[in-house]
Amino acid sequence: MTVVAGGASAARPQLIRAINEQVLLDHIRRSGPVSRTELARLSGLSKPTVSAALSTIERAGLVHATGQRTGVPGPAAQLYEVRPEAGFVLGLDVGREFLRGAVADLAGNVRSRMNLRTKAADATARIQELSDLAGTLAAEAGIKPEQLTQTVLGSPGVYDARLDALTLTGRLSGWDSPATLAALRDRFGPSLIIENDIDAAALAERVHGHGRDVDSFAFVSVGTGIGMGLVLDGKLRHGSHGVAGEIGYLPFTEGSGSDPRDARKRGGFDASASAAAVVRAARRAGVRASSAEKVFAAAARGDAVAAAVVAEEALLVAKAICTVITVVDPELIVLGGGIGQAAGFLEAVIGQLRHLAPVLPDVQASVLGADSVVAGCIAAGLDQAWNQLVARSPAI
Amino acid sequence: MTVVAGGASAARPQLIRAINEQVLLDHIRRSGPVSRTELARLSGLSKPTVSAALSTIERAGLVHATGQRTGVPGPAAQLYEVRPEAGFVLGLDVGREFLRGAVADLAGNVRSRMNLRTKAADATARIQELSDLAGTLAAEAGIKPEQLTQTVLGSPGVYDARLDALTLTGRLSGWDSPATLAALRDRFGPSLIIENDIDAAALAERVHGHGRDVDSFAFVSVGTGIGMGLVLDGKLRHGSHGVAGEIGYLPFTEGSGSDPRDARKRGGFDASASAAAVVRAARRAGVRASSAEKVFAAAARGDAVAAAVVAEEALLVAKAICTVITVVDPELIVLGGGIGQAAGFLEAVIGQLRHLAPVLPDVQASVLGADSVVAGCIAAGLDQAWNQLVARSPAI
DNA sequence: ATCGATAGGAAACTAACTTAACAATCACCG
DNA sequence: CGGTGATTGTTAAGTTAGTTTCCTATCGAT
Repeated sequence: MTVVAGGASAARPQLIRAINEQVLLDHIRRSGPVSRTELARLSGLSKPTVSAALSTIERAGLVHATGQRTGVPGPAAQLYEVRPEAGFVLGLDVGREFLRGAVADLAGNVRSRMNLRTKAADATARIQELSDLAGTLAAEAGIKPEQLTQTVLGSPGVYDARLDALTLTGRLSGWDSPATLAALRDRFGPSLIIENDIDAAALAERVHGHGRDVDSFAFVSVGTGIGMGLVLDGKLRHGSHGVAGEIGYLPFTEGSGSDPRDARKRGGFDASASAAAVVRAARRAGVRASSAEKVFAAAARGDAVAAAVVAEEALLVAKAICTVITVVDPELIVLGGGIGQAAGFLEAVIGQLRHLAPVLPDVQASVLGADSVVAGCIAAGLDQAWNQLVARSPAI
Repeated sequence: MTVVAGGASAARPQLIRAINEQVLLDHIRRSGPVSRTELARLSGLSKPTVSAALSTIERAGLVHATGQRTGVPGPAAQLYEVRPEAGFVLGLDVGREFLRGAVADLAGNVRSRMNLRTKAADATARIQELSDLAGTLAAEAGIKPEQLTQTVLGSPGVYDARLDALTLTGRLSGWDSPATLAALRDRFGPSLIIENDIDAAALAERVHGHGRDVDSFAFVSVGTGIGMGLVLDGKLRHGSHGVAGEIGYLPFTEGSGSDPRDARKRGGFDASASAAAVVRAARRAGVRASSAEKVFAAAARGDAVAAAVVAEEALLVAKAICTVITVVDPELIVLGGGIGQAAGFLEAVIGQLRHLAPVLPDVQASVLGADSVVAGCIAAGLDQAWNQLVARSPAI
């Protein structure tokens, strides 16, 4: 977490206190239960300063004393930790087939989690299902819905400020209407944040996956749809219109499975390389397969024609990654999605990339599962909730 | 300019002073001669604080009293301004045909400027020419070479930390040898910064061109070579390996002028869309032209075949820009370079972009000329010199 | 020539942090 | 089983900053 003393504005002594309280909170969040003296060591601040700042944030309800550590010479050290009940975060993931969700406390512990297959046919029914899911999750977590300080919804599409609606929502019918967004806001209140689902997965990757140790990476997801989440300098980049990472719109049209109608609706690269395009390419090549999964399985069994289709897909994905490298040159590329995480696909992509890209960054396949969007939403919500609480805390 | 109180490190009261001194310097740089009272108004600090901080930076030699303002009731106000002689910046631009350079003082006034056609055949001779140019520029500026606090060289290629050399230097023979970099460092001293030439042009665009009012834009240069400078959140992005913006390596190979040898050496898109590729495409189409300029001129005169070649080039460039939009979604795209700034080309590109990109950002043609690389180097050098001086000033 | 506005500084006070010293506590060892 | 030494957290004094309030000197305008 970075503390920025805004643009060209002058600083008061109070700023020091604000920064130091954030630093201490950060250390407590990361290191779990710690004593004042340890905090002094970690932060470099003096013991009296740590005591003073800590008592402020304790009074604000963000941390609390939680036990003593003995075993070493000297008095038992009083340990402090984040007060988990200071806030709760709801993370939701709305997809075409599944709804997923979880509730976590401020310490990041998941209190309840649930996935369900959607039966909704339109946006209204979908919102009702989300609403019911939220209620169930809160109840299971043992809290009242009002205690949710932050709700983050991972959804296909991006927010368009001009229309005040989601756009590019892909296969989710009715989801791009302004009424849908209004209904969501109405139901989930002002704390609702809507994050692109793949961006949320990238955040999960940043917190729990390969992105942990680097501060700039691209999460490239290839599956039913295609997209990317871009983390630069540790921060998710949405772009000026929210479309950063919409690599489905890369102007590639050469794939043999490309469908011109798809190209108009979801972008050239999506039409050439999504799961549906793999199936189309396979059929054109004479492989009978009802899903991309089966094409990959056939290739793995040694079907030469299917293998050629897979190789072609790997080349397309390598080209997309090459594009990302030439534009922003991230430290790491994480491949995700049904196709991206398929066995052997990573190696095939790297093999192609070697011939295309000016440099070869670290490329890894994601190890996170289907819950990653929810996990990313929770992570985003926790950060947001922390900022809210810290900003609201009286000393600052 | 943004003041960042670094990552997870604690703050001391001295930080306040450091921030405020920077804020004051910033205001003085921007507003020219100002009085203490005006600074207090501008910064929001109290008069005593402004006086105290100002006397520190005056003692450090960064600003000086420069006159009085009368005409209003009350005592004459003592005005302060940046002390131009507190530092001098040398900006250099090394290209295959031309060397350009300028010397500016800390206030940003250009004290000397010179362009010359290079006669050098190899790297050693080129460095000698640069060295001579630097000497001449310093003499013309009326300063000794030791007074140059910062030197910035705009050069093709990017720095590769693994090799400790420049790479991807394109058409500049011998320029990618470690010995070249060592010789440059030896000649220009530790203050030397080497910036990719197109990145430098992007910086010029940020300071003097269309990028002034936005904080994220891409400068796309299409000419003899192809490249991009990416400014996100007001800062130039080099990428993890320095190759951010090397869009010559975009994996496009469809252009009719594409040359497979070039594709290996300088990337697929460069081979398809650089000036040389335009000439190749024109010849293949039956237009006799010795340069891209002449192809564009023929198209402007109404030659239908040349016009088709130009239209094809516009489509390629639009695809590259579409790529940039889908990856980072900047607020603005600035088109530069011999082809990018050609009459009517901007409109042709926008026309194509409309059909490709998920959103259409502001797209403009650069209005800066050949000196933009030097201007960008000067701008980068001034910022760097300021940071150095401020960091070195005793109070911080 | 006087009035009122303005520049700049001085004194007193508030907000933070640091160092140094100290009291209290606990493990460990002879 | 009591002394020794390490360790925790606090108190007191001093330093660095910034603010508010008041004051004096100055200059244009009436």
